[in-house]
Amino acid sequence: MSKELTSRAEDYSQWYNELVVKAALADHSAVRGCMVIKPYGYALWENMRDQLDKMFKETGHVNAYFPLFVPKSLFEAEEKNAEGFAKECAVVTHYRLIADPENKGKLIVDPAAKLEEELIIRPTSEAIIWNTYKGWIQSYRDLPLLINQWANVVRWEMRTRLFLRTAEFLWQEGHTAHATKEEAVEETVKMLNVYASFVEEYMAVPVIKGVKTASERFAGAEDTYCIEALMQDGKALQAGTSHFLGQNFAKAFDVKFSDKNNKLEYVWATSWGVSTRLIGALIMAHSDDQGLVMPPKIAPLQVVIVPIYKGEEGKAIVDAKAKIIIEELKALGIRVKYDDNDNARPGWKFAEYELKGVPVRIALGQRDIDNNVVELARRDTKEKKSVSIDGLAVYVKALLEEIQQYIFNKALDFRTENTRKADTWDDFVKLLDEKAGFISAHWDGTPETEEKIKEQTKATIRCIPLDNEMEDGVCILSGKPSKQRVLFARAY
RNA sequence: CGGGAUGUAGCGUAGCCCGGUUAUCGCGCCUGGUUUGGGACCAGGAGGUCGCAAGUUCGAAUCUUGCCAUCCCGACCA
Repeated sequence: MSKELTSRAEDYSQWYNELVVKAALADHSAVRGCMVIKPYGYALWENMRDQLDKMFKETGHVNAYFPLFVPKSLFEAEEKNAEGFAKECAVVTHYRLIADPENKGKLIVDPAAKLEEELIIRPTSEAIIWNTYKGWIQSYRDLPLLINQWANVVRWEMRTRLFLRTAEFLWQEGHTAHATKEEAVEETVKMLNVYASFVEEYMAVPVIKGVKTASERFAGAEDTYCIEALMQDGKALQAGTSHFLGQNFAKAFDVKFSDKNNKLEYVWATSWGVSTRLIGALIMAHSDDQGLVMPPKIAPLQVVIVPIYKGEEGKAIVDAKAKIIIEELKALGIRVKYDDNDNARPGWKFAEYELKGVPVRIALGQRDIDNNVVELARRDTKEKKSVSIDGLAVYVKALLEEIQQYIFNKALDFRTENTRKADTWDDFVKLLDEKAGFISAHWDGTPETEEKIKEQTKATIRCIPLDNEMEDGVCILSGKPSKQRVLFARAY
């Protein structure tokens, strides 16, 4: 089997597609745009999910589960939200199949089983959740309501790519209700910060926190906050969003509460989500021409041990030594695999675990045992060295932290090198074509100019960074005055 | 959804234009043996609805039509 990857320089897109499949993260399925997440990919998602779930709970949220189907009448209640998602909805119209009278062994949709009201397969769950919240909220004492759900959603995308944009994907969606606007805005920002720390600390992907412009905003939101990451090909990827929904959904679903003065008020809402798309971000931010590079904190496997031996007796000696090392590693909470599969030789295994991005590889043979060492290889730097078996687990524990930091720093350096300022239209166009990356530039604040820039360059405003410094300038396209720079990029 | 390309064993492929016996080769897989410090070697073996369906024909991987899926470009995508 050919495991040779197309290089990033040769064809970045093909490199990504091959890598996802060859590293056994996911596969295409029989259904257009839908993927099968394979055990290795799912283990990664589980690690991400577990950590996020912990962080949600630490910030006071609880999990619940709402239905996959949304009755059309509920779906259309919040007009902007419905309009925004309408053209990518899968719709259930019937509930039964019958034998095809003209074609033995085949089934047809039973025309008699047509639903009175169509069911929309959720592209997002605001509608069904706010319809439910109506029954849960009467008093200010019921607030805040802080709920998250882990679910799948379906968006009928025309052009799909594994993890980055699939027709069905896994995600979490938080939906909260608050008594005041201030509290809801605070929640929106709080969850954006949770996302940013998760992505930076666990996935080792640096992100820019910002606010979307009106035209890039979530359908039905008053404000959309986002984290934006830069991929190795210089394109930006929206890695997570947190929305301040105002009272839009409360009004659409008539969710009111009595405040302390017995006055009826509409509640204030937020919603926030990250998806399996984060896996795409992880791959494209760190991996190289040899394969994946997994950040240790969420890597399904942190250490792999490859035994090297001659004959059965030789193997028994190596096995015994490996067993001790494995126990020590496990005692420190390190996820380790001992690959003593006799069908594959060491060289093959080395290449295989590089493809899969396992952060640390330990080779152990008689030669090492004689010297009381192992050969230890880092996936991120490909550096190999001999390390004493005494205190190995402690060494590896520290090394995993070092690797985590190294990967993050590397991605951060890349982003810094590929974030540039443009002060004129010519500079802007030149930078986009030559180097891609983020471009910080002045914009006059109008959707018209934003649209023109997009049409002419395919670059969009990724966000208005939250930590922006105020600075007087003129819009690169219209020449009108501007108070601050915004971040442009071509995006996934 | 529009334009282009592709689909032959688990993977990569030859054959297709110009229809004709048992569909080519490599990797992988199985059995036995020798091996094991960067993708091992020898011998033997198994594995195919040629994407799916209809049509043309004495005969279809090959020609025609429809459908499905994937990739690229575009439109679309909070």
